[in-house]
Amino acid sequence: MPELPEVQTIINGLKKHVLKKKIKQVRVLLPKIIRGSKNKFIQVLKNNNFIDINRRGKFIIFSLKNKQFLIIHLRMTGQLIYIQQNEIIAGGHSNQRNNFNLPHKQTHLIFSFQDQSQLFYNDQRQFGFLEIRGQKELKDLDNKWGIEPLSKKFTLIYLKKLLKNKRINIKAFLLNQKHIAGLGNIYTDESLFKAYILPTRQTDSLTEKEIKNLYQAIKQILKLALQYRGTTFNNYIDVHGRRGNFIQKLKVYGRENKKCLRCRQGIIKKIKVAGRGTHYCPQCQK
DNA sequence: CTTCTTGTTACTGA
DNA sequence: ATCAGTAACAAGAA
Repeated sequence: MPELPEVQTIINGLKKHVLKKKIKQVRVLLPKIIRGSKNKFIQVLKNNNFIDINRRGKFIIFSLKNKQFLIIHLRMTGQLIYIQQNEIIAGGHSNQRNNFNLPHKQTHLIFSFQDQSQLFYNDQRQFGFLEIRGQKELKDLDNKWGIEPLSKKFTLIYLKKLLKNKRINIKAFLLNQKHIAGLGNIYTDESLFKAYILPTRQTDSLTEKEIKNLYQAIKQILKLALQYRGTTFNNYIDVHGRRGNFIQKLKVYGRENKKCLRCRQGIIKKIKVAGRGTHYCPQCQK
């Protein structure tokens, strides 16, 4: 499940390889993953090139010529894999399974560049999408989502303001992209654990101290996860098919029924909060 | 066979 | 107006 650190890791990889390369061909194998007109999609991208690549929440935004933008959301199982011309090896590398045997049955779109390199969009569950937007529609998207948690604008005061007058459980608050953009199920659980806060707590019950802890936890967890190139739990891999390493650092996510690594007393519980599997330590989260 | 999984939207009911 | 809960989307794992 790509969240902010995974999406950013993918973007960092893409920027090293696909910028300014002429797109010679766009093959759409599964039309429904294109939002809007498929013809327009291909027409805009063909012979165009990626001038820049940025992130907004969990969205990847490719800047194209003439103030057009390619928006990609990976949702849960989307992958972008970059393959150089001579990298596709018959038979594939056995330890990487399908990833270097592309395209495979989950490949829904292929960009081919002038230098023979290719970018594959794979998506097991087909929930992700690609879309062409102009500047105004890009602005609409930008306005729709909450603050970037790693930006300078995201201050403690800002978080306090967001929480004020809200009566909702803190997990649902953090998952809502309209408040803070980029957190998903893994990093909300990890952030709340780090801040010693139960996911079921109501936002208006949090003390000043707890909000400060949460603020710092979100920033620290996201930065560390970025350093570790994200978390691979099931499906996530970067543009080279490499797994993220933050799984070593997870303290609660996926650790149900195991002993808490922090207090060494509690047994990590898994419950449903805001419709999502939620992990916490009943001993040290209050 | 059933149940669960995740990101997001849409809907219902309180 | 707000919030909780759930279904939907699809495919695979357990």
